[in-house]
Parts: sequence; C-alpha cells; structure tokens
Amino acid sequence: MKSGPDIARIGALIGDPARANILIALLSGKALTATELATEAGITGQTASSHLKKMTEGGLLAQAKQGRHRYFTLAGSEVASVLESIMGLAASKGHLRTRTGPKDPAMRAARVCYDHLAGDMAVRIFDSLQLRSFLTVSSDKGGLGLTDSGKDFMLGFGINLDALAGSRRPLCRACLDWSERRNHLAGSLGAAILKRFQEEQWLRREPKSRVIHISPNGELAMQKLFPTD
Amino acid sequence: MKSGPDIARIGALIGDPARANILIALLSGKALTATELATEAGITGQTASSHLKKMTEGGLLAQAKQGRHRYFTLAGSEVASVLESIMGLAASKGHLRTRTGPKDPAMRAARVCYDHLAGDMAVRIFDSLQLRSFLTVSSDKGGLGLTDSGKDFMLGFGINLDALAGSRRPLCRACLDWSERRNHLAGSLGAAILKRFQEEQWLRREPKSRVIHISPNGELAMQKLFPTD
DNA sequence: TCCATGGTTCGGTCTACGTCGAAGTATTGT
DNA sequence: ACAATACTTCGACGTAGACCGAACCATGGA
Repeated sequence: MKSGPDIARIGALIGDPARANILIALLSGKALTATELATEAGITGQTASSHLKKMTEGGLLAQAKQGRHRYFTLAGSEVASVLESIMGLAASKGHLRTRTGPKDPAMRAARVCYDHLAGDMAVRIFDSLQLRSFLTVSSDKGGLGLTDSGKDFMLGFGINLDALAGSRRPLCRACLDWSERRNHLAGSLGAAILKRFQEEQWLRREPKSRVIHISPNGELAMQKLFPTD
Repeated sequence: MKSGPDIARIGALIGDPARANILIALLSGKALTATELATEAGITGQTASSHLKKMTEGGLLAQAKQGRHRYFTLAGSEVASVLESIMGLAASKGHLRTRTGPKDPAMRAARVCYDHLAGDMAVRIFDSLQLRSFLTVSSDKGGLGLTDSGKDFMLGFGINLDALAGSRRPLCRACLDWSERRNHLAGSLGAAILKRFQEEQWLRREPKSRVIHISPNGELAMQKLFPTD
C-alpha cells in the first residue's frame, strides 16, 4: 500500500539542525570546505564529516576533492528549489529568519588563497588566459597546461618557468573560488603570478586578513595584461 | 547566530517514516480520521495521535472535529507542493520505496495531488495548454498566467474564471510532478479542472488511494480538449 | 625527510523521541 | 443509564543517532 519515493529519508536529512544549517549555507550556491561548513553549523569537524557523508550519499550534496580540501555544493538546482520551498513553508508558519549580514565586499574582490590570488580579480585573470588560448584545459584530473603562446606570455611577464618546472609542485592547477564559484589559477604558476604582482607593488595586503587591495597602477596593468574582451 | 526559517523543524516532521506515510495518505486530498491514518501508517492510535498533534502544531496539517471523529487534511496546497517536490528528489536518487506494487504504474498514469491532477495525464494537459499558447510562462517563480485565448478556452470548458479570481489563492501555479519530473498545473485553476473532470464523470477515483482511472469517454475528451500534437 | 593542516574513522556517551500498554475524556447510540 | 467508539494523555521502555575525543590517513610545503 505504500508506494512511491521515500520522502522520509530526505526529510530526515533536512530535519537535523546541524545539517539544515549546512544546507542553508550551501544555498548561496558557493562551494564550501568541510571545515567551513563545520564552523558554519557550530559543530566539530568529525560531526560535520559524518553529516556531509550522509547528505552526499542521500543525494543532497556533491563534492569535489581538491588538494587537501573537499568542496561541497548542493547536488543540483532541484535540491535548492526544495529547500527554498520548505523555507517558504517554515516562514509562512511564523518562523522568521534573520540571515547573515553582507560579507566583506573587499574579500570578494580580491584576496589571497594560500599563496595565490582568489576572488573576482583572479577569476578575471583565469578567464583572460583561457580566452586567449594560453591555458589548455584537458578533462582529466585538474589537467591544466600552458600552450606555447602561453609560455611566451609568462616569460614576457617575467616568470621563470624553468625554475617552476624544477619543483615537484604542479605548474597549473584550477582552484575553485568560493566567492565567485568559478575557477581561478593555482599551482606554482598561480603563486608566481601573485609574487610578480607583489614585486611590482600592484597590490597591498591587509594586515590580519586575506583581503587584497589593488593599486591604481595594478588596475591599469590588469586591464592591459589580462583583458577579458 | 544562525537562526533562519526553521527548515529543520519541517524536515524533522517529514523525516519520520510513520509521519511520512500519513502525509502521503493525505496527499489524496481527502480528509481522513485519526484511526484511518493510524492503520495507514501501521501504528497504533496512541502513536498516531502524538504524530498528528505534532504535525498540526507544526503547520503541516489542519483538523476538523466532527462528532467523535477528527478529520485531518493537509494544511494547504503549499504543503502538498512541497511534498511532491521532495518525492521528486527522492525518486531521482533512486531511493524508491521498497515495493513498487501494482499500483505504481496506475499512479504514474494519473493521480490526485491534493486537489488537482498529477501524473502523465496532468503533464499532457500542461503541455497542451502551453503548446497552444493558452499558458504564459514568465521566468519569475511560479509565474504562470492565462492568455486571452486561454481564458476563452477555459470559459468554453465550463470554468468560471471570475469565481476563481475572487479567491486569494493564485489561479495558476506549476507543481513539479515526481513521477514525470515535469510541471503540471496546480492552483485554483488546476483544482477547477479536476472538478470539471469529475462532474463529467470522466474519471473514477480508487477508494483508498490517490490513483485515478480514466473512463473511455474521458480519454476521448482528453484527446479532443488537450491535444499534444 | 619531517611537520602542519584538512578530513575521516572509531568508540563511547548521552539525549531525543518513537513506540505501545493502560488509563482517562468525549461523544454517540440503545 | 450504560455501553461502545474515537481519540488523548501518561508513563515506561528501548533504540537511533548526534556529538565529541582521540587516533588515523592524505596532501602540501619546507
């Protein structure tokens, strides 16, 4: 007599407060790491790991392993839509929401990601490199590479590719940008680019933060070196 | 810190198997008594009473006391819509309920979704309306509307649009069909169409289920009224 | 090589809650 | 009035699962 999909399974996944917080955080469309989600939900990493595993197996989340990070996103727009409609129900019943305040706009514009650039500016660089066919994107694991013209460009930019090739570290790696939710350039080349920017004093780091401010000269150089049109 | 509309509360309510069974039973749109729902969910009356109380307080159910019976229904079409969309998620993940009984194909063909039609037939109707430009689809959420020719069609079909417009309930709403994974028509217009079908005796409801059987006359009328080619 | 960091697995504790038996309250019928 | 039906409340029991500490893997960087 009971036929049909198992809505109880989905309901139970959404029904735990910690998991609900994680889902709401991911509703922004951004990819977040396991630890970010743990702090977001106010639980320890171990507990979050368990939750994330359950939700992934339950079809609510998708994950992308990247280096030692693990980025989680909602499994698809259908999941987001279900969450939205449930929020509608909950809100109509009188549970109102006071959502988190606006995040630092400077952080979204430009910031450091370990040792390379991230944020809007980094994504623009990545787009520009791809647009001008300096970067080749092969489908296999993180398979980015420089074309011959790309190599010329980097040499002209003042980057010693031979030195980078000596390191065990991969030259090019795609890194998922949390604010832009798109790829930017990581790897030793990404780090070298940041280094060049700093050498030219095109940017200034905020003291105790990841935020980066671009100088007027830097903005000019950006537009000349990495056009996106 | 992280307080929002409490989707966890709603999720937890749906997340218990017994409660999920009750909700699915009520998706038929009928009002059922507490004991009927108890047997439907395979639990005792005491347990059902507890569940029903929680779901009523949680805003999912409405109850009407009548004599010594207590009739329960879903609190509104919004609840039904949320349930259907969750069923869509669960179905897409392949977590179908254990037995796909003989009812399942009939259910996919045509069933009741609270107060309107769902299943293959309902999707065909929706497609037909869209194909003949009776329905306008605007991008914002749930933004459906009738065109002038659509209004004429509905009037000719015997639906009093003025009466429907008087209600606070939206005329047209898209409801995601879990078995077809496509939209069908909900809202007061969807309910009115189901009513017309019943008045014409084009369909027969199976006693204790959401399943609907179409009569030969009904099939004929379907093809004439809602052609899809 | 070694260390630091992100993430997972394991084991144990503790709370939440679904479940039913039994008793209690309403309402209808004879 | 009594009995029967419909449903609720109370109390007790038992299991599921959320949580964290600690130890364990994997990756990246020196």
